[in-house]
Amino acid sequence: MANFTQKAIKESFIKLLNERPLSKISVKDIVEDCGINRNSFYYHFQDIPALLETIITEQADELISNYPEIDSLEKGLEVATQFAIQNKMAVFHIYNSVNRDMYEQYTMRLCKHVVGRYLEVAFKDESVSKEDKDLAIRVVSCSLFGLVYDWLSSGMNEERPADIKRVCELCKGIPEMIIERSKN
Amino acid sequence: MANFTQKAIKESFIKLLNERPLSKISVKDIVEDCGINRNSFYYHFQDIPALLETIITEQADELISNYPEIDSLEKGLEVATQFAIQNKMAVFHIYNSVNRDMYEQYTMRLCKHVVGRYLEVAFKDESVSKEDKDLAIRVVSCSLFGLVYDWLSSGMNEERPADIKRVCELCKGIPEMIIERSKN
DNA sequence: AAGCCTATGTTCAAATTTTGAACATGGGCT
DNA sequence: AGCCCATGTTCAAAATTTGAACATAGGCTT
Repeated sequence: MANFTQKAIKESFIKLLNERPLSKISVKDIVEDCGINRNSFYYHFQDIPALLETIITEQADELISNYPEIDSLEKGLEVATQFAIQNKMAVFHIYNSVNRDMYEQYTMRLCKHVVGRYLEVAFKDESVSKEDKDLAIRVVSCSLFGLVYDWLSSGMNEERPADIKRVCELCKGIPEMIIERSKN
Repeated sequence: MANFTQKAIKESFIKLLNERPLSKISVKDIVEDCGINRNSFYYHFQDIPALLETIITEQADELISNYPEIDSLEKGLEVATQFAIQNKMAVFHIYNSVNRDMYEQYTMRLCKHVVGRYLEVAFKDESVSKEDKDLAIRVVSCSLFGLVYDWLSSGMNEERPADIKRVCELCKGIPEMIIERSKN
């Protein structure tokens, strides 16, 4: 099926979110913006938080499935930050709302995925225990998450934070470090 | 109601029309492009010619209702040619199809409207017979139409034809001419 | 603090739209 | 002549949208 209505709801919501805070957006606003009945909204989504979660989850899925090349950590971040910058005000309003938790979970999930994919390759030919792999994923993804968190809370400078490159370098060092350690 | 499906059908159709000739576009192509059931197409439109006519008619209506300022003949043409240029290949494919007639009728209708609105103002304070007004509309709109026709059949040069300005000047002279004539 | 206003969610049945399947037709191609 | 494929049509089932009504709760005003 095509589900144009769901799509329209999401688009209206993001549009409004680029205009004003989450707390200032009602179901009525959304349905009026896309010209549908209020019940049609409730048919597709339980409420606004559910809509938001759907959008964020789908966005994460899309980023993950489109995640282009396994060997480029920067590329993954690039794609993710691109969306955030394009919808800067929306992200800002989500981030500065009661739903910050959810957004953080999404960010963390994304980080873990990107990092996991990357480390999978880095560890490919090495015999590293599952524990060490998980540790590496946690360490690297948390440092990435921290970076993004900082970027968001400090106002989302348009420039892709210069740190990112440095942190990526750091990330690349971690697998080697762990491999080395597991040999001893 | 919102009618997202109709909108999607039209968008897909125009998209395809920008890619290839009308004769190479099937109902199947359209429904596959927007991911709906074939019957949903037939629910909304009788067939492809009907769809085309709807699009052209609506486009004309929209141009007419958005027609910004009555006193600017150039502005009206500007808006009209803008759409044509934006959808250059689509217009080209429509124009070079069995449906050329329809498109010409649309063009003529648009010309008459724009000219009519313009002359309405030009004749506002003058006592000119209805016959003379109609004559003026016909003369001016036909010359505009001829201009557009020529523009289309000669390949739709991106530049707004330089003639347009000259023809507009000519058009502006006509009301005066007629007013003058009706005084004698 | 009471009353008012508005958004929220829910429920329901009716209306509309979408879908899948089947069928007959006709044009184009080999 | 026979085949393939797109076209239109029909039909009933499924999904979606709509309008109306209702109870609730929070915010605001007086």
